[in-house]
Amino acid sequence: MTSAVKRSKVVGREVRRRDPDRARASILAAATAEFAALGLGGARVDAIADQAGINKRMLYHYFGTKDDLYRAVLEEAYAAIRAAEGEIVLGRGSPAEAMRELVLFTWRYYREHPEFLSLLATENVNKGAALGGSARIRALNSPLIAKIGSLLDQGVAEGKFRRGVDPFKLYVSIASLCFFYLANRWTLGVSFGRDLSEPAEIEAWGEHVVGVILGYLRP
Amino acid sequence: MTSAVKRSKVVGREVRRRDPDRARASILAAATAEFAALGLGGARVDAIADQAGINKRMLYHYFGTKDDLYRAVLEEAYAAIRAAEGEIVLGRGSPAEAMRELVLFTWRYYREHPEFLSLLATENVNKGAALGGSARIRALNSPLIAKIGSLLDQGVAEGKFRRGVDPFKLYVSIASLCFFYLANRWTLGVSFGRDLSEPAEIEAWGEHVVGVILGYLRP
DNA sequence: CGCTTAAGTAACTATACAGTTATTTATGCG
DNA sequence: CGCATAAATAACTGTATAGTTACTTAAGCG
Repeated sequence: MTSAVKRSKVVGREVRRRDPDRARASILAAATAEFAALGLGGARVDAIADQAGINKRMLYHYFGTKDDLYRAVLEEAYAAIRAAEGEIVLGRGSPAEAMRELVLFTWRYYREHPEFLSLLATENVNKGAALGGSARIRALNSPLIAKIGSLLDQGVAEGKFRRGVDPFKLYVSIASLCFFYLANRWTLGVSFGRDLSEPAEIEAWGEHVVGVILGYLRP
Repeated sequence: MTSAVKRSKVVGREVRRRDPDRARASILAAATAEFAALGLGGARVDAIADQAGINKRMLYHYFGTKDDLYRAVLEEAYAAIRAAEGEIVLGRGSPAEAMRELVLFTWRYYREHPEFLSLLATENVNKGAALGGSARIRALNSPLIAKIGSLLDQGVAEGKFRRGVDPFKLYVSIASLCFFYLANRWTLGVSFGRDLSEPAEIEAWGEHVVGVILGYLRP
């Protein structure tokens, strides 16, 4: 060993560095992956700490208990999707074209964030117990509901959409059709002997969802 | 063919009685509830044995490991829904009326078997790993696909349904719309400040699904 | 500089957990 | 009856797990 002169910044050697923001972020990222892959009960705090490259003590320091960390992961995942939803700007085409964009936005977001789908599934197996205690979530309404509402009004005014469709129900319908295929494709694939993760199948399902929604909306 | 008369020979005294069928059944029932409530990782073998009122050793005797028991639970749940699907007899009304019955069957089955929905969600978080190894599941095709297929043909022939709809896609669409609402109503409820477990809301969603499917199928 | 505070570490603890051992007892069959 | 076998039990084992303790070290500030 070389001399342990640790007086000032010893550049040549590994020096313990402090970086709270990075530590928090890397714990959250590791926890998201762990909870998404194994569920609440299956996730291991030690595995999260290892994966994050931090000492387990710091995880407790920053986040409290395992349940607190789980809630933080859910809150972050919700904040992220709501932020993305807030940024959609629909093109200036017809209502049908805008609706198509909106459906494909949801489809793309779900495809690109499988961990969000898994967390959602896990938290619902848990009957929403963790999120129920989160005021932060209750404050985050989806910007999509309002966008869908005005799109529906516009479509009805132009005689392109049927009357009387509830924006919330339409939002949940779009989410249903996008979520179910992606989240449950493993059991669907086993049951029906098809590989639903094939890019061509995935592409086709997105178009199918557009077709179902626009078909339903016809006057 | 077994099950001769169970002669419990004694009376006032606590006698250890043997009943393999009952033991197996009660283990499966307890395991179904436990896995559905807590997921694969969260389920506890001791809790299942307690709940079933049997000694843990017997659980291992009948089912092997925890994973084996989990697979048995999934297989039974699948066998049950396939059996129910096989028994539907659609009325003699129009194709639209028959399709409505078919949608409402799915809706009712999901409502009455929340544990099936939770198991499905859990197994998909698990990426279908347990079911992937089950030849028994692969052999169980859904009888609904064929029924939907002939219904679609009939509707097209009568000029009531649009052409070119894939029965598998329609089946998955119906399942999506029914599953998502029920399985994810906890987080939906928190996010949107609505109690989606209200009987009136549940009733309305079933009708909405019928409306979406029939709306889409219009020529 | 020196001191306070927050960031960091290793090792520990008490309990929970999946799976096993050793043993006992009921039951069907010759 | 007597015996082989399957059903049942309690107590146990080695490890994993969430959470903690006791301590060290970097950074910011007067």
